[in-house]
Amino acid sequence: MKKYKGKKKQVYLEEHSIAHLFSFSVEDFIEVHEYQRNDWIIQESMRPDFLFYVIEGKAKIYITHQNGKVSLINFINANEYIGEMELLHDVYYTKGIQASTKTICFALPIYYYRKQLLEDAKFLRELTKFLSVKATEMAAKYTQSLAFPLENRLADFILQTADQGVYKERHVTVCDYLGVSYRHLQHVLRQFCDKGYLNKEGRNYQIRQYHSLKELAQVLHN
Amino acid sequence: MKKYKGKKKQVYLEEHSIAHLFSFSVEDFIEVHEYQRNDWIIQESMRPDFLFYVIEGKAKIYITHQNGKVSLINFINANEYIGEMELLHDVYYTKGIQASTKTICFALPIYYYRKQLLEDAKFLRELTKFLSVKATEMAAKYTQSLAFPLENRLADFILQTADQGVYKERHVTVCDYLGVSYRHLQHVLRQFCDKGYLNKEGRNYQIRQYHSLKELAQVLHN
DNA sequence: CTCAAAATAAGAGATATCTCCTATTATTTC
DNA sequence: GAAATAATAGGAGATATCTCTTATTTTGAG
Repeated sequence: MKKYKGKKKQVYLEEHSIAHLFSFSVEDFIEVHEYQRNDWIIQESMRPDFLFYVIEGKAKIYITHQNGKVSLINFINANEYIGEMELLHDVYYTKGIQASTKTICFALPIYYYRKQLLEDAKFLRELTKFLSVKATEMAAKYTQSLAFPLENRLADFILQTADQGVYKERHVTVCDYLGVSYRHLQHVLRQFCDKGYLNKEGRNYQIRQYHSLKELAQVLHN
Repeated sequence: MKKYKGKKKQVYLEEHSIAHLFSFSVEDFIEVHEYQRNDWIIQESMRPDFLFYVIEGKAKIYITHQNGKVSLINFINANEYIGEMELLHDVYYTKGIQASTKTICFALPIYYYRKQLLEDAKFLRELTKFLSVKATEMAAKYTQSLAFPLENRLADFILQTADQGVYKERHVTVCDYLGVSYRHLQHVLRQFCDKGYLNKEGRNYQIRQYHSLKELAQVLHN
């Protein structure tokens, strides 16, 4: 992890101003952090000292279960908060947050800002919306995972993450995210290829029958 | 559904005052609603006109999937909000909310109060906490459902809901909640009886080996 | 550039969970 | 209080998903 200082810091603060998120100034103690791919922004079970706001990059929220299984709870993208649970709650089991690309965050020291933040309607309004979306998304994922087999959920995931008709997520990540074994993921991907929905090209998969995947994915959504 | 008026309404408003949740008065347009067991407080996909705050009773949040499966997303208890998603978002797929016991709610007409509510730090702070807990709970349930078989999740549920050592939830409800088939739930309950963890008494189950269930449940939690 | 670690690939067999079916017993409703 | 509806009970067979294993390929650190 690197902390930006001086000129570089100023440039970031100006070009990605977050002043509109608060009704008071957070400039005094704000830091700008840069994390490399695979760096841990927050380690599991270690309470962070900052409320982070992601400016660039992408990160993953992980939890490790007692049976050794690891779940990728969700992805975090630019313009999202990290550490807001700890800001709000004194008692909270902190999840691990790992950068999956180079990630730049603003970091507000909780120690200095907590009190003010919790009294700021502007900040709270946006955080409320952010959390309500999270809660809704998690509820949707939860019920979908119980109501539909991998076939449907994977089709949805492929369509969501494919870039110009090519799906290229890493299997290990996808297993943790969709909560299935590596072996089973392979099995269903193979089926998609056999049925002609996808075409395997090395590590990537070219989408061949968009409509078939769409059909499988559609039943997840209301 | 009944609306309380006059004296009865006044008594409720006084005995269960929610003035501390807001920094302005919501008395002018507030209503007091009573729902019977099995009444729908909100119908799925029908946007409600009120933000509800539950005073007494218990309700269930349902969603119906396109394949006909029904998921019981969560329970709602006293001192929780209903309809907060619709307050926050103009576009939202409304879930069904059904009273599972006689339920009394305060109902704030969104039309009148929305603007003020979204500017009230006191209200927003508590709502933020409420939603953060929801999001965390849903994330936990989601990852647990993927990482552990029914055996563990059911043990946890039994311990959470048993009353004086007796488990007496309806199977149909539990299936929807834990996202498994009726048949499978029966199967695992039977196993618990065969192993001596539970003893079936008519429709109820007496807990016989608390520690065995505890052991199964414990692995879910960090 | 090299070696260790991680990711991919796939077979084989186990098991968790589902679907479909048929009875029996409670609960509601008119 | 009888008839309709919902809940419970369980058999039988299917399938979605997991675990374990072994081999090959790719990636990352020094």
